[in-house]
Amino acid sequence: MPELPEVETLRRALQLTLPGRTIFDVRVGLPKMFVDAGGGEPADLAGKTISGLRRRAKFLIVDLSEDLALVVHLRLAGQLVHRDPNGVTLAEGGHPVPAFGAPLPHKSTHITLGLDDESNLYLTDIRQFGRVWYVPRRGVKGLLAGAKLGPEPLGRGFTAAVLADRLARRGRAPLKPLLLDQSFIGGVGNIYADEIVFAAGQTPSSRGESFDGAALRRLHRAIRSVLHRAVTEGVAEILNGKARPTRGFPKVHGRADQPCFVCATPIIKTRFGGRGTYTCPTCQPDYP
DNA sequence: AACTACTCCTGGAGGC
DNA sequence: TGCCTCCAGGAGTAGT
Repeated sequence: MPELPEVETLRRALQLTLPGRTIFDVRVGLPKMFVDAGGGEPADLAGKTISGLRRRAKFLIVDLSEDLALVVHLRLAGQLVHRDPNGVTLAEGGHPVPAFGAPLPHKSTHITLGLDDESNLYLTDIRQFGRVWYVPRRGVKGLLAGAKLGPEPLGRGFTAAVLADRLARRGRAPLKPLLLDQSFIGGVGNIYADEIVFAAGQTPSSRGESFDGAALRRLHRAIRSVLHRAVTEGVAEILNGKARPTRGFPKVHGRADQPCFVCATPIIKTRFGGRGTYTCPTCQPDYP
């Protein structure tokens, strides 16, 4: 579930509450979710202090003392919630199920970090796809390299020229699967791919080789603005494939049969590249 | 190199 | 209410 904007929003929230806290104990209910990638066993986390949080694409990196780190990927349904000793939420983010207000630990809470101020950081994941790797700091780069991540779309280096260059090499690939390919750009998932394709005035099946300069600049602007707005103005609220648009966002994803915000034509849902795909047949003609 | 299908899982929604 | 099928925001792997 969580894509770049959700993970970045979560990172910013946790950055305000976790740094300086020391891990007191660790409870792992589902062993496969905790991977010893050279850092050690879960019990070895005791006594390590959290120094800060970073993000790369959809990966959240929790830096620890003694040159160690936890690398977290929430995949489809992972959720992190930090609560004080009284159960009051300090920071939260990720998949909205279980509801953020639900009592924790939940039956799907698989990892709990108990911290020195008696607050707890809960990793809950109803589908068990999420992973936490415990790794030496110097190993983070290698771990992420394995994912072959493309550029950060909100990074300074992601210019229209960079996009043009990458598109030139993958120009025959349809646009939506390309946006979802983490080696093309890091961090875009199914929701924001639909939003970007719509904002770019393209269709999921558009091929980059057909783009002129204006189309390319519009796609570049769409990638940056859709993700930037989600980070600064609030992430998408989507539950079970249904959107609850706030401030007109999302514009297409999860809005099947509802009127397009631009032209009032009902949004259609199709399947493209194996993924549920939402488009406006008027704003995005020639599709399907 | 670049497609597709399948896989890892649980749970919510909708049809009957 | 119960049972069934389908679908869900990710990504690695295997086969073509």
